[in-house]
Amino acid sequence: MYWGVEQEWRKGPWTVEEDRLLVHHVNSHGEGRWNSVATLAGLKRNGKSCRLRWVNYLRPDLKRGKITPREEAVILDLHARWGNRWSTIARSLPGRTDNEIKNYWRTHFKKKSETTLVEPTKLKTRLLKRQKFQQAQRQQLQLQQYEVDMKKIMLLLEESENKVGYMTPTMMDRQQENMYEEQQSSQYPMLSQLYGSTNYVLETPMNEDFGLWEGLWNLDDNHGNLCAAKAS
DNA sequence: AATGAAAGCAACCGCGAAGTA
DNA sequence: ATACTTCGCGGTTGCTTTCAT
Repeated sequence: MYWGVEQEWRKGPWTVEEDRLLVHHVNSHGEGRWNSVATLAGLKRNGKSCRLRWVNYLRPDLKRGKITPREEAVILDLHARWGNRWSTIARSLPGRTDNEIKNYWRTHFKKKSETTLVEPTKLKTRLLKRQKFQQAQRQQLQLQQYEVDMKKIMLLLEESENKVGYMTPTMMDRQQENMYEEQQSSQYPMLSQLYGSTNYVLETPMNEDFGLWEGLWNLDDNHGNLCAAKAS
């Protein structure tokens, strides 16, 4: 081994072949020990790079596609509570990464807080843009509401058709989706305020997660108070 | 159609916490 | 107790794509 010479790691965008090697390695050996991944998987990347690529892009449970209005509302809500604690926020959005949320917030909301420093003409353009964006959001929400309603109707139809003691996989999927929607709405009370006008029908069962959330929020409030006390 | 600006996103960097020998 | 390694986080950079003029 050449102790005096540092290993030259590859940098920049990942190739398809590199992705394939990493996925194959993680699937057969599991996550962790990222520094050894480079040599074991035949990659010329450092551990950090491998971990990042896996966590932010290759993990099978990642949710692809755009951030939904509901997710956006969650981000806003949690960011208001926790600030830039992206990984904490990400834990509340299954399938989304801290990096994704961080990028989203920076591009969509960071600028908004700076608009007070922007000259009027630019501000006008931005306001117009934002109006367009909000209109698109409303349309998307209506579409989503329609889809939710359709799911419920289909579920009821299937239930009445199959008055037997078991559920088909499709029915289970739909029920899980509905449960997820309901869970989300009970976890984030602010969402009901934000989406109240869209006629969301949200049954909100008091599940045990709610208590956990409340505890977490209180914990954070305490943290905030402590910080404020320190600062003063 | 060309071009510059803005937005979006993947990846890198530095730092600190946790784990380990 | 301490030095070293590993991991995870938040901030930042730089490239690509999209949009506006």
